[in-house]
Amino acid sequence: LNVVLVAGNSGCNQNQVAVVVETPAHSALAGPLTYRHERALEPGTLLRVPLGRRTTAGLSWPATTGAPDGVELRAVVEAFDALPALGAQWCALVEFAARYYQRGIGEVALAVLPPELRRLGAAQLAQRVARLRKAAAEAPPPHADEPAPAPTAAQGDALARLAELPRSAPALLHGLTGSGKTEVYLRSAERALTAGRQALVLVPEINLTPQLEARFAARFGGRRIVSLHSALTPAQRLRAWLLAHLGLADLVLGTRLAVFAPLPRLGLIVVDEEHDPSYKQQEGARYSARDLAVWRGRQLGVPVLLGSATPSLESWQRALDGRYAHVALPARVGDAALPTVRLFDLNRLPRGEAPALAPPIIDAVRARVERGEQALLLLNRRGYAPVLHCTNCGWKSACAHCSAWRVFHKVDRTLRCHHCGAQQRVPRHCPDCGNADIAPIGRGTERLEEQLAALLPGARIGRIDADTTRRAGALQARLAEVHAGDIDVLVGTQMVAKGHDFRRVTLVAAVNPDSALFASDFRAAERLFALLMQAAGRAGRDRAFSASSEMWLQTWHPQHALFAALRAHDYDAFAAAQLAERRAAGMPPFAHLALLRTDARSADAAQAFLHDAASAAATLPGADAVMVYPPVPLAVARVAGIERMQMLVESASRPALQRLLAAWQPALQALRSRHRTVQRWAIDVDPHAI
DNA sequence: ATACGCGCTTTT
DNA sequence: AAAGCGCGTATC
Repeated sequence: LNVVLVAGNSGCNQNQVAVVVETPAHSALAGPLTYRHERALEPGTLLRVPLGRRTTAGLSWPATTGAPDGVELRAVVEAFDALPALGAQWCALVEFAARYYQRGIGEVALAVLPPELRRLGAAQLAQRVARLRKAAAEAPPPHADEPAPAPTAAQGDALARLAELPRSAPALLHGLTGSGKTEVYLRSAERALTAGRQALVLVPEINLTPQLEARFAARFGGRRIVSLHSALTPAQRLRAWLLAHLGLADLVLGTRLAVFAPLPRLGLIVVDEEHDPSYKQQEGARYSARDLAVWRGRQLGVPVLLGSATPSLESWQRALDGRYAHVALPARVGDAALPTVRLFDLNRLPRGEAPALAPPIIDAVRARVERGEQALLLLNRRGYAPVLHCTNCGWKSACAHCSAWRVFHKVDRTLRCHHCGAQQRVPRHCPDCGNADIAPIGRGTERLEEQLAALLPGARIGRIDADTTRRAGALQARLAEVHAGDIDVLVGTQMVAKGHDFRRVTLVAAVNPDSALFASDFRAAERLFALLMQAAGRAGRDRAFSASSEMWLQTWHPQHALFAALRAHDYDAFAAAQLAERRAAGMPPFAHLALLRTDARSADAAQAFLHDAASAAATLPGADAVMVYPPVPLAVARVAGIERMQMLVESASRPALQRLLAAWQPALQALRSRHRTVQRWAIDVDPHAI
C-alpha cells in the first residue's frame, strides 16, 4: 500500500502519498513524487497536485520509494473521490508498459486516460458517474442473447481446445478469412459474460471492421457494448471509458488504446488480426497493444485469444515453441473454395510501355462485369502518378522540404508531398528549363481508375483511398455503394483489403505487389504476404460465387517463393522459410531490437548525437550482450526540413536489452547539453520497421 | 514540460 | 534603466 503514517506531525494525521504526474519521458521526474494528504488513498486515485508554481493532474500510485530527505512535502489539492480508483493491477500494467517502452510512468498513465477526464471538475465528474450508474440501474436486465448458430465441427473442436487450456496460456487462433474465427470469439465472449465477467475485444482499426462490431452487437443485443477508439468525440470517449471502468459495460470493442481500459471484471481478451501493424503505437510511448494484452492476460490469469489468418512471426514462433496454444480453423465455413491464385509474368509483355493491367487480367475483370460480379483492384499508391518529370532537362517534382517526390493529383491539378503535406499547383512548364512537355511517371489509384474507365466502357468504377474517404462518413458511403452492387470494379489502397465482407467480389488483383517485395525492411515480405492473403480473403465469400473466384498478381518476379506459398495458400511454408531467414540473420523473433531515433536540423548533428550515444552505451555494464549498429538515415531522411536518423540496438536476450536501455537513459540525458541542435530523441522498443 | 532566475543583450 | 532573450535548473 502507498500509505505511511508520518509520526509526530503535531497530532494531525498526515499520510504520505506517492503520485505520478505527466512529466516527459526522460526527465528526473519520471518516477512517483511524494505528497501529503489527510487520509490514505487507493492506488490510481485521480488527483490535482501542486508542482512548482502550477497545479497539475496526477494519480496516486503504489509507493516505490519515499520522498528524498529535506524536502518539504506539499499537500494534495484535490482528490476526485467520485471516480473509483483505478487499482493496483491497472497501475502495474501502466508501470510495466512505461518501464518496458522506456517512458515516464506518469506520462503513460495520464496519456491513456480519456483527455476529457482531466478537463472536468470534481462536481461534473461526480455527476457523470452518478448519471451512468442511475441509467444502468434503470435499464432492463440483460436478456437471453440472440441464439448462436450451431458451431461447425472445426469451431466445436477449437472451442473445446480453448476450454481445456490453463487460464494463463495465450491461444493463437489460426484460421483463414471466412473460417469462422468471429464465431469462436463470440462463443468465448459468451462464456466470459455468462460467468459475470467483462470481455475486451481489440481490433486494428475500428472503421475498417464494421462487420465485427455488428456481429457482436447482434449476438449480445441485451448487453451493454461500448466502442473505445480515438475517433470518438471527447465526451463519447469519456462515457465509454467510464462504463468500462464502472463495470457497467460487459463488452469493450476497441483499438490499441483500449488495452489500457480499466475493467474491474475482465474475463477475456481477444486480439483480432493480431499481426496487424496498427497495434503498434507509433509516437509517444511506442507500445504494442497485442503484447500488452498478453501481459495483462497473464497478470490477471485471464485467457487471451490472438486471431489471424497470417500470424505475426513472433506469435507463430511462440506457438511452435509451445508457449502459445495453437488452435487452428483449417477450412472456410461450408468449405467455400479459396480463390485460385494466378500470376502474370510481366516479362512476357513486349518491350515498351506496359499497360495498366496485363491482358488476361483485363479479360478477367471484364468477365466479372459482364456476369454482374465485382472485381477489386489493389494498388498501394494514391494520387495519379508518384512523380512528374521533364522529358527535356530531367527535372522531377521534388519536395522542397523532404527527401521525397511530390505526388501528382490530377483531380485538383496539384503536386502534393505525402510526408509534410505541402502542396502546389501543377506547373504548366518545367520550372527549370521552361519546356512544356512534363509527364507523369508511374501509376497511382487515380490513374488506374482512369485507365480502367477507358478499357471497360460502361463499367461502374469506384475508388477508395485516403483521398476519396477524407470527409466523415465518406468511407461508409463508398462501402455501401459496393455492397448495394452500384459499383462493378473497385480500385483501392490497402484499406480495402481489410475485413470487409464484399459478397459479390470474385476477383482480386494486386497491380503492383513488387514494390513491397524488395523493400529494405526485414518485415516487408511478412507484411506483403499478410496483405495478399487478406486481400485474397475478399474474394468468393459468398458460396454462390466462390467456385469462380480468382486472385491475380502481375509481377516481374513470378519465381519468388512468396508467390509460390501464396498460390498454395500455405502460410506454414511461408512462415517456415521466413523463420529460417530470420534465424540466420539474427532478426526477430530470434533477436530483440530497439531503435534510438533522433531528429535534428542537420544530418551531421543527428549523426554526432547518435555516435556519442553509441560510445556511452559501450561503457555501460552488460554492453557486451548488446550490439549497437552504426547510425543510418531513415528511408525518407528529411521530412519538413528535419533530418531523421536512427541507430539499431540488438541483443539475443530481451532482459539484456532491457537492462542496457534502462542504464542508457541517464547517459542520453547527459548528452543533451553537448548536442543542443538535436531536437528530439526517442527509443522505440520492438520497432515494427527498421 | 514549465516556470523561473541569471547574466547578457538591445531598446527607450 | 527597462525590457528582451538564450540557457541552466528545479519541480515531491
